[in-house]
Amino acid sequence: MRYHRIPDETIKRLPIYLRRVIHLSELGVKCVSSTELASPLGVTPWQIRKDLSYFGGFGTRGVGYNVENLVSRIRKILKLNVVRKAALVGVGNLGSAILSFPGFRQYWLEIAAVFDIDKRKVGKERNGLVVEDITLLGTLKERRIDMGIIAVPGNAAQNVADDLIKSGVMGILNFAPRYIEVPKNVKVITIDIALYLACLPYYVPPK
Amino acid sequence: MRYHRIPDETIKRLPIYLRRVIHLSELGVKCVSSTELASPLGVTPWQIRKDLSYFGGFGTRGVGYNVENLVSRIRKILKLNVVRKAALVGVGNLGSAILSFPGFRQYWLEIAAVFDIDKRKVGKERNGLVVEDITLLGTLKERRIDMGIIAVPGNAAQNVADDLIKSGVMGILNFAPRYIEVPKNVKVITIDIALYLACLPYYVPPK
DNA sequence: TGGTGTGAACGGCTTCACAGCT
DNA sequence: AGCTGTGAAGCCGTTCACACCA
Repeated sequence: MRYHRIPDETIKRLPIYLRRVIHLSELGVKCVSSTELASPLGVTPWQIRKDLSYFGGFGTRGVGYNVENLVSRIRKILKLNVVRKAALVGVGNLGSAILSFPGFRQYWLEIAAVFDIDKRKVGKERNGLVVEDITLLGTLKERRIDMGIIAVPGNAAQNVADDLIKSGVMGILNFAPRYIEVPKNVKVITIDIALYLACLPYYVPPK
Repeated sequence: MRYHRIPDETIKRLPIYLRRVIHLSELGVKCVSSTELASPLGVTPWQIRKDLSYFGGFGTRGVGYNVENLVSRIRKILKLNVVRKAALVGVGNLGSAILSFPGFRQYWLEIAAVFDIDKRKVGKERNGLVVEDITLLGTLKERRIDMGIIAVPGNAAQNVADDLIKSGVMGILNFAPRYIEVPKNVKVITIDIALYLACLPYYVPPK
């Protein structure tokens, strides 16, 4: 199993497991079985075992998984074992919300710079960071920031993405409601919020 | 093909197509081929044709799809052909951002009520809506609001979901970083933002 | 006995090739 | 000739059953 291609779906689930084992670790739990791990997450035990087995199983048969070990192994797999820095572009309503988001810290993710095109916002402080002019995106490389978060209007998204990539960014989290074209060595994950809400009525027939 | 089970993935893509054809319709475009429709969306033409064929093809061979027809057919499939109302629970940073989100309107989605537990926010106006006390969730049924958006801290999410369901809500968009347990006739879509950013480093090896 | 690790079966979605209509 | 509609093939991911080990 060790030399298999790893499903993207597995990668998506790893942060869920990681969050849970970090929590268990903080509670002082030493050992956990796949069943105990799975049930509060809405995942099946065999799914977890399969996911972990792609990276070479690291549980103990008859016992379960060592919690501390799981934390560090999953961190390493996801490359979250060092602080990872991202730049946020766009400090509108959504950008501000993301900036004040507490959920990144546990993953050692840090928003290390904020940019906006609006001169009235530039220079102002937000969550301990000074908003920079968007023309300064080129400084990201020397600051070793290699991920970008796009929270600008749809029509600006592709330009921002291009600029981010020019500055050495290799991974983009895109909240703009657009498909973004990038070289294939760059990874884009798009979260198009309206799309999710628009699916819901299909499953909820109106009365 | 008409009596097939429809893939969830197809449903997820329909709002993307819908947004595009609404836009084309506004531009006055009358007819579009699957190739023209696909390319700006990062989707393949045969994917679009397959998706649409699940509902009984409604294009014209040798020509393409009538734009107006596509708009109304997709609206009908997604049950977005009447205004659909949702209640937002939690007016923190993220809740406020969602409330001021312009992207829902084109789908005829309306946030028709806002709730919070914080007495200091209750009674204040936000985006044309007065924030209501969360104990008033029970009034949703008589107001014919059948979808809920959860933007509260993780530890409150399950309770809010339970209350929403008690009030007749059948579909939930959940932004809280939790798995939410619901009866199986209720649909939950969870958008756990931190999870997406946490995946990114895997694809972006640190230098 | 109890819980992990994994090949194999299964199912669902995507891709393809081409038939069918205009 | 051109573009849609669709069975079939192929691929990917999940589920299962059971071998394996503490």
